[in-house]
Amino acid sequence: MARRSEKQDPAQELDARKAAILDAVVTEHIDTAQPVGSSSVAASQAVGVSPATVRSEMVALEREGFLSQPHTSAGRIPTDRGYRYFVDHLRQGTLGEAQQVTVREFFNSVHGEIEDVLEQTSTLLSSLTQYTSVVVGPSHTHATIRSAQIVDLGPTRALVVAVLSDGAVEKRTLELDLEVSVIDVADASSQLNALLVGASLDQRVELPSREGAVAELIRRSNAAIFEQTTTIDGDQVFIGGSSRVADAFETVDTVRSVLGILEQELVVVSLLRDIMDKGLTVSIGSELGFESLSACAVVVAPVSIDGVPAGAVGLLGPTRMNYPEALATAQAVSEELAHRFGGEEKRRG
Amino acid sequence: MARRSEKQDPAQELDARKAAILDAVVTEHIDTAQPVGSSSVAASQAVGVSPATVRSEMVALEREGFLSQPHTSAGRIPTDRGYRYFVDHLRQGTLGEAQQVTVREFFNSVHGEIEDVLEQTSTLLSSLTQYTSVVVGPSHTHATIRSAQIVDLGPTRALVVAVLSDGAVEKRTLELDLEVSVIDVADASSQLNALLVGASLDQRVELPSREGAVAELIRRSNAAIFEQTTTIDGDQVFIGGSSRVADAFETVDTVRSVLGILEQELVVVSLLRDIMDKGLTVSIGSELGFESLSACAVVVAPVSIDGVPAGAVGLLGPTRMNYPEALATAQAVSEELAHRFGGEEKRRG
DNA sequence: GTTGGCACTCGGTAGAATCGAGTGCCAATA
DNA sequence: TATTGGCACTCGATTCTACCGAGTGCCAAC
Repeated sequence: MARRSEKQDPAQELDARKAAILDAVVTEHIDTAQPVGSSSVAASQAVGVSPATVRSEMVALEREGFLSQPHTSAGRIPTDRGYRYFVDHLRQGTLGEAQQVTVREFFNSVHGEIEDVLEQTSTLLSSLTQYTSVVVGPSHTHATIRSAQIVDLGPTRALVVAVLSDGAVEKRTLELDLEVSVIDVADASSQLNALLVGASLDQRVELPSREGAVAELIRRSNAAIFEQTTTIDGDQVFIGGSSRVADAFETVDTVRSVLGILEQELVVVSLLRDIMDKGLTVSIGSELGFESLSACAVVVAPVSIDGVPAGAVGLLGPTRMNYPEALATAQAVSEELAHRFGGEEKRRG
Repeated sequence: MARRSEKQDPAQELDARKAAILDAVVTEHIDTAQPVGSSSVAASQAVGVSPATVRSEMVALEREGFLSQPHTSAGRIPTDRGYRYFVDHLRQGTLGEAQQVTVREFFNSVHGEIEDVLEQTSTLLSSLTQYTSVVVGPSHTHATIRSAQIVDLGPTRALVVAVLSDGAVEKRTLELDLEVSVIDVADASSQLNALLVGASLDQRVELPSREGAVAELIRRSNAAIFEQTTTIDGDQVFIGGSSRVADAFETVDTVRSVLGILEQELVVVSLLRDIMDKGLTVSIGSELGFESLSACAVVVAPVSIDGVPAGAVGLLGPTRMNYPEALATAQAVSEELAHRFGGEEKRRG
């Protein structure tokens, strides 16, 4: 019946008319949240055929998996695949004038610790888009150690503190098996500092192999610092506007399960880290790989420093989210963030 | 018509039968979430009168503001005032055996940084009770400074880092007006450390009044540390199980507004700080002072160190929350936390 | 290939009937 | 005089029906 196989070819291109119809359905559904009927599609400028024709095309689009019908006598809604096609064929939009100004003003006026900047950025993202936002701070892989010290906290307890070139401070408590004197701690601290200052976190520092309590303390401190700075759960994650999850979905059940995922910061981070290497990306419904997120879409823009993705900003909304706006916002904000951090890197040499 | 004024006396005591009826209504409503009728109250052991009698008492209780009727032909539900009476006359319950074990095991096995402990505690609280939990970390007011240093981050930038006796590390970036040499920074750092080590955060340290870049750097660093450690937004707040908000309320609207409050950590902290000075406390609906929280109740147990409330644990649920369980859990956990921190204080001297 | 026409489907809404939990009132009662 | 059983009444919830209309699939005509 068909001239060529149209079934589920993953890289399938649609002819112009089908594409226009799909586009119209997606656009209107995003706007109204209602199933879209053939007549309103036919009314759209870009299509220019009668409802009957639209209907027959819709049947095809449904067969090919781009659209679905909630029930027999209803209009169509896009499937994940439909959204996917829509997103893949979106031409790059730009952020609205007002939003651009807001973003620029924000980054001109925001100041303080990295953490504060990132946290406020997540709030900005969320208030710009009305979606929940996720900001993952830059990892420390390219940072160097500016200072390392061991602070005595009691007879069998010490705190290792490292200051990194990106302004981050990492700490780790050490529980010691046997008592170490205050003098030994001070000794170990200055030796550790001498060994580590200037060291990059990319590679471990070779320690001179020596015996004794002080050397042991140095060894453990060194290990603690590297462990602390390189484990994924040391990452900074900021979630903004989680209350907007309640706006995005109809049922309390969906809200609960989405919030449940957001609670697990580790999951969120690894999700974003997985996606962000691909550049500015959209993940839709089942593509996310979480049952609980099947009603969601996520827009992720990596924050690249010196061309390497180091952090990311993300927007989480319903699959019928406003992709053009979300993409433009995420990209604009990620660029500003990259600019700020890149700039700092340079300034700090 | 009444023998004595029964209207809205704030400290009003109810006679035994009214109290028993109110108690039965609250208990059953908490259990079923449904309006409670006279017959099921009459069936309760503690009452022992006919439904007709219960009804006439209920009319009185409603007139006095303890109960209300959703509509004419429905049972009664407690008002905030009804819950208040219930809570005020609750005799101290104890935690279930299983929960006690869970709590004890948790505190025996948990380790690591304070922040991690507090965060995991909030998860524990939430999974024990099925309510959203809030944990506010101990303030630093009684801590002393163990180490203070200034780390050079670039020509016009320095980072002040202070390690406190409670294991916390506070930092603050300084933007400098003019360039300061690496040597000056090192000089300032060691002077600052000498001045501040051992200092308590209760009171500011007197600085010798001197002139020059180094002295200025020391002054600013000192100010930064005290500001950082004493402002309320430096407090650590951990919220656990925010997804459970979605279970606690019927409507998405309520869920959204409650989440909206939880997002504002500053609001949450000041709310808890206000309440916690009163000891183990319940705040119900309008008592919380937030329109958005009028459907909520909060149980707060202060975490006292040396008799002074330093932090707090809280449980947030619907007004029909299980108060006995929530109170017992919050208290048990707060005691364990106090024990741990008190213990650490001692160990650290 | 496109289109207008048309019968058909089916969710949503509105109205009527019914059910029943629970009330308020009152006269009988201990 | 406080308590109680009896009873009429209220009103939300549920069920059923009818019906509307948006939208479809199909088909013959263009």
